[in-house]
Amino acid sequence: MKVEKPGKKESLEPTRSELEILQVLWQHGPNTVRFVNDQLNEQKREVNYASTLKLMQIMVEKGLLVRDEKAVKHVYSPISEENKTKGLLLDKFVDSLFNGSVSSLMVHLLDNKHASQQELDAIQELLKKAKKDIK
Amino acid sequence: MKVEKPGKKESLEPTRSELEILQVLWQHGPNTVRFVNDQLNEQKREVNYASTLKLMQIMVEKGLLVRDEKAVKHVYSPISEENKTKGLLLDKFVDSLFNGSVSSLMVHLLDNKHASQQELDAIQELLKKAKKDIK
DNA sequence: ACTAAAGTAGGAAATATTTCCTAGCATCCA
DNA sequence: TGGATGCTAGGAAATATTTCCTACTTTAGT
Repeated sequence: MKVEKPGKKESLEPTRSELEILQVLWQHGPNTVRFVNDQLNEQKREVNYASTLKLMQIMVEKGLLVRDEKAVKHVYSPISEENKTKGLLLDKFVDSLFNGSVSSLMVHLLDNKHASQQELDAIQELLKKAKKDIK
Repeated sequence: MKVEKPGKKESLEPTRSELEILQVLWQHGPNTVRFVNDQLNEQKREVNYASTLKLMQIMVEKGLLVRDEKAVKHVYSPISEENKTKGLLLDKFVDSLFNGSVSSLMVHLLDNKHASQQELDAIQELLKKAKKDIK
């Protein structure tokens, strides 16, 4: 598979670890390695500071993050806005697992997630709006 | 990160390449390495036969596939049924990117996928059913 | 001022995943 | 029968990703 390697063909596709870091930055805004590392340890799993640092450096090289070095404590920010990245990942996920079929995904989603009444209502509203937008 | 490595903590979580193989088997049913390899080359990307074979052997070891060796041409089947695996992956995806919020996912889905009128109708039906099931 | 703690960095090392190579066996056809 | 083709296998090698180690600088506290 010289031509297209998973996670390599689309060089902007974050690895699993990178995605975890992006999530912290999406949630809390631009931040230092220390902060991200602490959050990961709190919310996800045990991660060594130097590991987090290294990953974030690589993400800068890959064009996923940008680093502000004005202070001694460097502040990292995602380059691409959250919605864009999530959209890309969602696209890929639906294409990958459901052949691009939104309704096919919905079948599984409603089956497995046991969405609450509130969520179903909210989704219904979204649907109405989407249908209106099409017309 | 000694405790939980991406793709390792949940040993049943297929890697990207493995998922491609699973998809072929879901789509066409139990099959030989040759068949899977041809399909991958047709639909996805250039993959060397021996690479596909190796991956499928590993998937057997990981408990993702089972192999019927009665004939010279071994036939591989997924162990876990399609819906279960997709459900797991979907769960993880929604939790991972959308903090488990189905409606949050829907916002992006409807934004990005530009679902057709037909699909929106179909989703609406699914929604009705889901709401009925809750009551 | 000194020391401990905290921040950054490069790169080696480890681990995970995939590709490639070689070899043996089975099948098919001239 | 012999050769070509196809199937399987083990494991080395390559590649991707992550962890770890060491070192330097800065900051903070006594």
